Amino acid sequence: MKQSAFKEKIYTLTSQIPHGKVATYGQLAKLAGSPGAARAVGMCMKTNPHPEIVPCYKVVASDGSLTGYSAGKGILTKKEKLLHDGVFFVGSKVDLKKSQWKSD
DNA sequence: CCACTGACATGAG
DNA sequence: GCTCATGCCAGTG
Repeated sequence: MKQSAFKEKIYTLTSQIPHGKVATYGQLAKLAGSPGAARAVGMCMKTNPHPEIVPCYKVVASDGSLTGYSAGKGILTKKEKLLHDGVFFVGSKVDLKKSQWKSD
């Protein structure tokens, strides 16, 4: 069963996030063609039908806060995955100034 | 088609 | 700086 175009866009974009980088829900929503649909993006992650090709742990909140992720230790596991991916951290948040994904 | 939900974002207190 | 309240969009029932 094929998901809606919006969801596929989100999954594709998330899978395109380079190593050592992360993206915010709002950013993905904007790239998907619907700026402001951050809520919808979060739902796409929750209903993520392709966890192996969609590194949802690379998606964080606008301020770098890790949200959701009920797997393993939850946020803790998500944080460890990002650190293992080469993402910079500041306390318990992602250092967006260094690790936020940009088209550049 | 209507109502509720959800891993967000932004603003005000 | 933190917490509460409102607005946003798309999906699911």
